[in-house]
Amino acid sequence: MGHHSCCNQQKVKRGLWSPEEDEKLIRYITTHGYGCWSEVPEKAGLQRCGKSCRLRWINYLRPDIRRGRFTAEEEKLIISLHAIVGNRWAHIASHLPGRTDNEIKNYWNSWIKKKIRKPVSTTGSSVTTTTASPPCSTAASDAAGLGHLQTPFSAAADQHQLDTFISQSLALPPKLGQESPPAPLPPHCPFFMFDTSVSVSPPSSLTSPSAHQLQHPFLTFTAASMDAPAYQLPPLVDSIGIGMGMVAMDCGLVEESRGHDHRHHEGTNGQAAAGMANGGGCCFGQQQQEEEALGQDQWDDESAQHLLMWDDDQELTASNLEAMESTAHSLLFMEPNDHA
DNA sequence: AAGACAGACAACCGCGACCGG
DNA sequence: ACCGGTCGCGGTTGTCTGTCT
Repeated sequence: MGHHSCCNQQKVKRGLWSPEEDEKLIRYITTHGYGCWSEVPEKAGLQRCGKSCRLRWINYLRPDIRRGRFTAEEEKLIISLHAIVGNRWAHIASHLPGRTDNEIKNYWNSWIKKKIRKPVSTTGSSVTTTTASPPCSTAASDAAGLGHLQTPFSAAADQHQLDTFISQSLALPPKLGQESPPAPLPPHCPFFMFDTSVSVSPPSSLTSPSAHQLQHPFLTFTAASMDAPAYQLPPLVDSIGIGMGMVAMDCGLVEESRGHDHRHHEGTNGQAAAGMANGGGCCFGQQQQEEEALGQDQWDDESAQHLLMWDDDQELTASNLEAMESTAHSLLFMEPNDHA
């Protein structure tokens, strides 16, 4: 394994940082700023590579670092954000002031480890509280290497859009685990899936989406996508109760993972779809129950074929939906409540 | 008390993106 | 357009510490 170009010097030290090194780095950065990290070690008198200095500063020495246990609010936010953006730790960290991506990543991974070692009991109650257990999707999806697949926002999604989503979502009270019926869907919530096995909508009908908005969530999404001012944001994942169906996802990352990111598991569209439906951010109680009822294999083979997906770089217009229905791959839909 | 084990945390590594020459 | 340097990110590994047996 090679090292980074800036770390090739033999004298570069590795391993834990000593208090003296920390002090040198802090002193240098507080007086000079870091500017170019590759120059920092030399100027600060450290026998470290610039990368190591950067990491140390960002993850440990930065004055605004917040240490200590994650609060329940932070925990909840991490879960929600992870359901939205997947393993984009830096992105998640940007919404948690004082927390680093590394910290969040470690926290999440240790959590996942726990979940793998102690699988959630097989009742729908596994989604009762977010602090005691993340949405059923997360551990399973991460374990399957699919945790990054669930996001209604593409990799190129506007940060502002996501921020807006988050701020709106966080205003909603958590509903998970309540015995009361799930909260009603927002009338124009754009992000839903439908199961084509039970709700076949002739693509030709899509030419006038507004006429179907209230009865077909997909059409709502379509209309919203084509009509920016009418765009409405989805509810917080936590607010989506059992039986709600849910949820939208930009699965461009499926392609991404197949295309060039060898770090992620590969799989067929069907596997990806099944993985997402089972374990993606869209997976809530109903899917878990279904998984238990069907068995993993059955779900993979049978249920996945009813999931419709398309490329997110494919323009979403009424005219190309027909082609999507038969060939597409990358967004998937499911009828709300169908699997309840 | 001592060893085994698990969890938490720190750090490293490889890769992709970006940018300037 | 190409290339090399740099930065940032995510995955992984290593180390420390607390708990259990």
